[in-house]
Amino acid sequence: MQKILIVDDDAELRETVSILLERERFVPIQAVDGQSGLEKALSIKPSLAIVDLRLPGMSGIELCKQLRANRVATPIIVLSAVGDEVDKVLLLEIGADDYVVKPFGTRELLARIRAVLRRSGDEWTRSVRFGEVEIDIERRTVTRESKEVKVTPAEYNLLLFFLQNAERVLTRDLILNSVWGYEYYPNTRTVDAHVVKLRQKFEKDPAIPKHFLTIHGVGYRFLP
Amino acid sequence: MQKILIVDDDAELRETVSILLERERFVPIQAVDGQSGLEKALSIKPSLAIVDLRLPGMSGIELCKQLRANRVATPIIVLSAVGDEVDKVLLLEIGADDYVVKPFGTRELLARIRAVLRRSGDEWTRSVRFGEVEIDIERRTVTRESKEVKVTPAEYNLLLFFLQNAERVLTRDLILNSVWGYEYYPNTRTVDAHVVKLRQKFEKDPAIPKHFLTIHGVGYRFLP
DNA sequence: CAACGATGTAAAAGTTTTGTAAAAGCTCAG
DNA sequence: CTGAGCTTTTACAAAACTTTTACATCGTTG
Repeated sequence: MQKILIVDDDAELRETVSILLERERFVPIQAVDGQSGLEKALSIKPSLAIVDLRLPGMSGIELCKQLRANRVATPIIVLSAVGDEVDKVLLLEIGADDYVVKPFGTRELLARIRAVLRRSGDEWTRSVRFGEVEIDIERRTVTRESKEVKVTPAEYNLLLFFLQNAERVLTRDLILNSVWGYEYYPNTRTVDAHVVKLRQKFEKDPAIPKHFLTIHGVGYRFLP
Repeated sequence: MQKILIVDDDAELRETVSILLERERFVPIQAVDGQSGLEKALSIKPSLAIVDLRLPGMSGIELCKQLRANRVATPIIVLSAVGDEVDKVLLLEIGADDYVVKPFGTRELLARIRAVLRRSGDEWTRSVRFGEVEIDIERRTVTRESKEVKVTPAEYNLLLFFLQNAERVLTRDLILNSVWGYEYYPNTRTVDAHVVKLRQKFEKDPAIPKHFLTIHGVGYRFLP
């Protein structure tokens, strides 16, 4: 779930962008001014912040500086009005990752968002967690209650696929296609066998799974 | 069943487009002006809206804004006359997904429709609701008063079939053919057994059903 | 209003799917 | 070539689901 913070005093713009983001399966979070934007950024830890340069109270520039001062690495896209003298060097200095001039097309904004998220790698791609389990993606290690758990390649891939598709019901075929690849067709029971392994390693009581749920007649569903 | 709303004051154009859509297995719904367009969009929840920019009363732009203000994410294709100064940025800003200049070829319109539907993933096919019950099709989950309800495959399929054929009187044979398939013939009482289950799970008082009605001597009828 | 077919419904019977351990098959370093 | 460590398949028990059954009720009709 990628949360995106929008800091702008223009309610209509916030709403437009929110709807756009929702449609693209992001979770929009709105803030009216710099102060509340900063607070929300610190508490909610969004994957990305979209910040208007002109804000009542704390300016966008000030907000960026504050974020960086608080060691928040959330990537930032700055919005600026047409007339504004945008000093690119300044923007990059304060830690903005990109900027978009208003009025902008939704496609353009989306493209920038995607580009920035991809570049920054997003915390998601560095580590993920659910319950007592933490997956360090860079180091390719999994820990449970701070103790490292050995996972085989197949288990690791399947686990990551579940994480990336949390909440959704996944059929065995979909899982096989996505995790094992399109050409290779093991028996669908292979998936079951690996789910059993994941449960044994990551469920408190593997007999009563809380994370790796069976949807009878359909497939599996992962809940964080 | 993909419903497409056409909002235009030109009756001939509405009719032409409707025939085109019907031929392609869409279900066209017509509206003469912005006001009725808005109402129909809100009540019928089409998969796509085709909106003329120039409309008597509420303009197309106003209609789009109203839709977005009502958090309706239905994708919109805007129609504009040749002479119109079309501000692309404005269109995309108000949430239009594409625009077509009149006069247009049917192939072009169809291609745009398909493209937009594909992009948007069709919001309305992602989740459906009736009363306190919400079905999330992507997640294949059913919730009632925000609590998840477990449904078996047969129940889920039957429920979806009822939703897709709301209001209609459905014979047991039709239901069996549609939900169970043409080759397989269980006893028609099977349908009754499953309707009982649906009532138990989704009716306030299963003894006095409000949604899953019996039409004595004929079959069943679902009301949202 | 009696009689008969249609429906509601719980529970039995039957079927399919899943859990799971263990066997069989692979792969690759040594 | 060999064995350790994975992956995949297999087999059977257990769980979940579907269908049928049986009987109580309901609705319709003469």
